[in-house]
Amino acid sequence: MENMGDWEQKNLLHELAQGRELARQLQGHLNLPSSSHETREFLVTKILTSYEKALSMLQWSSSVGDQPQHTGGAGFRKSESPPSLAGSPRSEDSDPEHRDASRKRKAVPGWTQQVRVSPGVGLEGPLDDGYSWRKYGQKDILNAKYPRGYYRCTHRNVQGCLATKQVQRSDEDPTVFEITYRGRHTCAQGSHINPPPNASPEKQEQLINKNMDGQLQHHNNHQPPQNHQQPSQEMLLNFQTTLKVQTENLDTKMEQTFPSFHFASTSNTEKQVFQASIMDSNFVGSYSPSFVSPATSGANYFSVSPSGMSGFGGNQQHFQSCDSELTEIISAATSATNSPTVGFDFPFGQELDPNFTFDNPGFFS
DNA sequence: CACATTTGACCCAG
DNA sequence: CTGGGTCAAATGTG
Repeated sequence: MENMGDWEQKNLLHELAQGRELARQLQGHLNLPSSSHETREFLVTKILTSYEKALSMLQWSSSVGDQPQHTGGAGFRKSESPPSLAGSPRSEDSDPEHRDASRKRKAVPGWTQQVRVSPGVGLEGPLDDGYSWRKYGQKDILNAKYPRGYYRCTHRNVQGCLATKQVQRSDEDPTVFEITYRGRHTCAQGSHINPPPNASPEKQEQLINKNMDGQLQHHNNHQPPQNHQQPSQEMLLNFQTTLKVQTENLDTKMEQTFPSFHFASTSNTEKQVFQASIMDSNFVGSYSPSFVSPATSGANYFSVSPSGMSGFGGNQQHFQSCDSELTEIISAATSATNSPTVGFDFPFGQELDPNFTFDNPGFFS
């Protein structure tokens, strides 16, 4: 149930409260002539530690990364041949002849985030974002040592969910995975995440490991579909300590991005809404598209093959965004690991706009 | 058997 | 042309 979120929040609150208390103490010490430097420094250290902890607690849960404007802002929306959208993608044109060139390539608006998992720990599948993905390709990238995996939402054909993501492992840092999300989810999934849904991305990870190292083969792909009990809290702790999510922009303009990151970039065409959601699943669940499957009735099976204990891996760091036409919605808990200054004081901690008309993906043309 | 993943071919932008 | 993204047939897996 929701005990999980509560637990985390408690911890977090505790940490913050402690920090506050320490700060107060320090404040007092500042006025006390008798207090020594050491004492003060000690307090400062403690305060910092407290913040550090609190932040990491949030981080493990999610992060943000995004940057609108780049892509020239000139607009990515093309008006060429429409993609497959709602219907079946160029219905199996059994014609080996003219594979109609409708396979246009859309611009790549996307946001990436780097996820780092520390090795050793058995479950390194926190790559999960609460959605179920289906791998549809893998490619070797020039500079990359490891291949890049391409995933798309499992329900693409059913509901026309165009969300996709790419996962690539870092060359030097095998513990780092760069995940690039593209498109929005229009399917219902990350919503009711009480039972931490687990997509399958983690599988991918294992596969990679397997392929690359030839070791590490926990073929625990499928664990009892039920039993989404909560993992021990210790486990969670491990998670937060072992998982580091840091966002970064490909543009290398991090500095730029972060500060301006205040969606100040409100380009006339683009409208963005950021939402800071705490790792509280319930919370997220609330705003999520309670939407009903648009086209086809009834979603598919919902058993998102939870990979067992990773149970609460469901960190809903699903950022959603769309193109200029649509409204970009990015929900993230915290962000920036190193966030130097960053005062991301999201004023909008509330729920998303009720409209949330998940732009039916079907109108791309 | 129904999925999902694998994998080479295909397609497109630069 | 090359690199990168996608498709789809073949193959895996529960």
